[in-house]
Amino acid sequence: MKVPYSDDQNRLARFAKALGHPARIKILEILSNRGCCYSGNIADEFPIALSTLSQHLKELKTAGLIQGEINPPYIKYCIHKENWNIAKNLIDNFLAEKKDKYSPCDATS
Amino acid sequence: MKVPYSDDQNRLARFAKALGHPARIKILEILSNRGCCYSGNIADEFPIALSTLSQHLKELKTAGLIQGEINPPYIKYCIHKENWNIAKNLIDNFLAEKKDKYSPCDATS
DNA sequence: ATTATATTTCGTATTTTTGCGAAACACTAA
DNA sequence: TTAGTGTTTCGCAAAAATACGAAATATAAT
Repeated sequence: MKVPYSDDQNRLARFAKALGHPARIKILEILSNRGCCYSGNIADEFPIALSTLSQHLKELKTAGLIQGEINPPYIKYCIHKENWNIAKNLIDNFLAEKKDKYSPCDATS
Repeated sequence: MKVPYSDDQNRLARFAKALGHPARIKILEILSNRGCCYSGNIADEFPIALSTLSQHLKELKTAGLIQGEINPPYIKYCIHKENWNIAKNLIDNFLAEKKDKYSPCDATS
C-alpha cells in the first residue's frame, strides 16, 4: 500500500501533535525554566492528576521531546536536546518557507 | 472555575494541534507552493476522500491558519498571513526559549 | 522487613479525531 | 428549468486522546 506522506511531513506532524495540548506546552516550559532535569512534582504548578501528568510526559517522551532519567528516588525529566533541535529545524523551516509565498488573497472568512 | 493555562499556552497548543496531522502539513505545503489561493482539487495530490479533505480544511480554517474565499465556481484557500505570522512568532519563541536552558542531563531513555 | 515517597500502569468513562460514502448545497451553463 | 461541477454536510463507525482514581512498582529510609 502506498504511503501518501513524506518522512519529513510525518515527523513534523508528530512533533506538532505532541505540542498540541496546553498541558504539554506548560510542562515543557516548566522543564525549560527549571534549567532542566525536573521531576514529576510538576503537578504542583497546576491542577492535574498525577496519572494524567504521567500520560502527558509519556507522550512527550515517545515524541522524543523530553527524556527521563531514573535517578532515585525521583525520575527526572529534561528536554531532549538533539530531538528538540530537529523539531525546531523542521518547524522553523516549514513555517518560514511559507512566509512570502502567499499571493494577495483578500478572502476574509 | 480556574483556568490553568495562559492565553499564549492555549494559542500555541491550538496552532500546534492544527499542524499535528500529516495531511494538514501536506495541505499547507501545497497551498504554499501554489503561491496561494488554491481550491479543493488538492485531493489530486494524494489519496484522500473529498469529504475528509474538507474536514482537514475546516480544521485549518478554524485554527486560523488558512482562509477560504468563495470565488465561484471554486472555493479557494490560502494561507492566512496574519495568523500564520502569529503562529510563527509563538512557536519560534517557544522553541528558541528552550534552546540553551537545559542543563547537562545524561539521561538517554 | 516495614514504611514512606515518587511515579507509573490499569481500568474505565467520556470526548474528540479520523475517515468514508451518500446526500445536500451552491452556483454555472445549456 | 435542467444538468453539471466543485465543495460541504450528514450519518456512521472505528480509533485515539483525555482525565481520573485505584492499584502496582520501585526505591530509600527506618
